[in-house]
Amino acid sequence: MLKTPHGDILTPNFNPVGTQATVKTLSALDLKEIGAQIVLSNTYHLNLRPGAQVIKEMGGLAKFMGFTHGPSFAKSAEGKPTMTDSGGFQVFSLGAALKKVVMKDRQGMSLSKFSKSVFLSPADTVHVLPAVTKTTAEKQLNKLKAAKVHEDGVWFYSHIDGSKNWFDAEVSVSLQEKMGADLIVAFDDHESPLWDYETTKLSVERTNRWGVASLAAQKRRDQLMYGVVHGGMYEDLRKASAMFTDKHFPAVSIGGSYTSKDVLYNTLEWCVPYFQDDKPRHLLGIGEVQDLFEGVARGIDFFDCVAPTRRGRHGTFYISPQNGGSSKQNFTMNIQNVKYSMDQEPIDPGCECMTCQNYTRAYIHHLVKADELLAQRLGSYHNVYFIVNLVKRIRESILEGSFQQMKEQWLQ
RNA sequence: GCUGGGUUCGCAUAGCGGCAAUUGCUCGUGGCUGUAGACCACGCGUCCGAAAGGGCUACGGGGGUUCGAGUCCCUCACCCAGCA
Repeated sequence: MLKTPHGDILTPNFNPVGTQATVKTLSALDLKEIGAQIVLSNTYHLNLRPGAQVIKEMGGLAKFMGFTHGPSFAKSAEGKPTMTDSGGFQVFSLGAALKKVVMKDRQGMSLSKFSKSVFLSPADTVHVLPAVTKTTAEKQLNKLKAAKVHEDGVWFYSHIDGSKNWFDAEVSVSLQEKMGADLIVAFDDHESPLWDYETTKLSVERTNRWGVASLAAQKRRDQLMYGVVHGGMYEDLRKASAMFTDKHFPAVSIGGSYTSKDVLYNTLEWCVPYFQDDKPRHLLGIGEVQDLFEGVARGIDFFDCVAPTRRGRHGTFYISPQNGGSSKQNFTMNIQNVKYSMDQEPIDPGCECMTCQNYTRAYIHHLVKADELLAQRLGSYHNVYFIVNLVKRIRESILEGSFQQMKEQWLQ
């Protein structure tokens, strides 16, 4: 359990991602109904729009988005727990990963996930592989300018209006203090999984410097700051980073982008032993079903991931093992498939979410094909419910001493 | 009836005599891990093949010119517009 100024959070927990102070398609009421204990939002995005000052004036992130105990306008309304990411990830997604290109295998299908992106090197060189084709997305991205990393911060070009913005530890922390989430994240530099050892090492050192600067910039005492472990796929860098992060921060998180599940799980095994028992550990950006089990098994307390909401909007929905879900397809089904056009079952028979209690696969299949907005909402609702409540059940299984059994049931 | 325009992958479109032929939609399938992305990719005449590739058929019907025709000529059918 983690205590925050706005309430206690039972762990392990999945934090839904609400980048722009909204979990896309879901209302704060939905989130409470689903049982979300906390929402993760993003400093970079919120500062571009509507601006940290607006959020401060509106009573802080939780109240701004109506994520409160009881009705938002009640006099006694208190915000529920929130977290903001530092904007460090955007150093990566709008920088090194900006021009990521999808590679094709011989059949023209995408390669398995984790192995299909190329990234800009620090020298701004695109690693173009022979099989790469120029996509419309890439053409559009070429118009955007990549973020430029300097030793003490980053120049971003806004993806909204192209304006140039400076971000560093002080800027990030002061914005996060203004927005007032309970949990905040130190400003970090994100390595590309394709960088070599030396380049990655320089990046980790940057993260360390920015981390110390983030702590130094912190004025409020009521926000818990996570340091971020980096080091890519290199064991000694990860271990040194884990040690450093644990030494300086009251809470620890693991950042990165992983070329395979094995790399991810190895990373956890390298890092977690260096974390003190009483510190919350957050695995940034991760949250597919298998990863939740493997993460908890390796000592992770918090997860966040855009997969439930993005998948929900794109028509892939989580299903339980008894309905055919397996790690092979990340426990998902694609509602767009023709075979569901006359299917009278709910998405995941046995699921108690609003979507599964009220709508058939056939209906949602139709909504998706017809490009109706309700499809995105019903899908997001189900997916977030599925993941949040899966982790809740994991929590309960730990208390009952049956976690290992549950994990085996799901993963085999 | 005359004159002009038109007929190309389910629909809509592109196509100086030289590659089963463009693009959009639909359709089919796959992907998505701290949200740039209500997005992206691939496929879509037919047959064989895992693939590379190969065979067949095809730009309203028929005929002609040409080494070669969706493209030029003649003719028929149908559609649209204007004039009678």
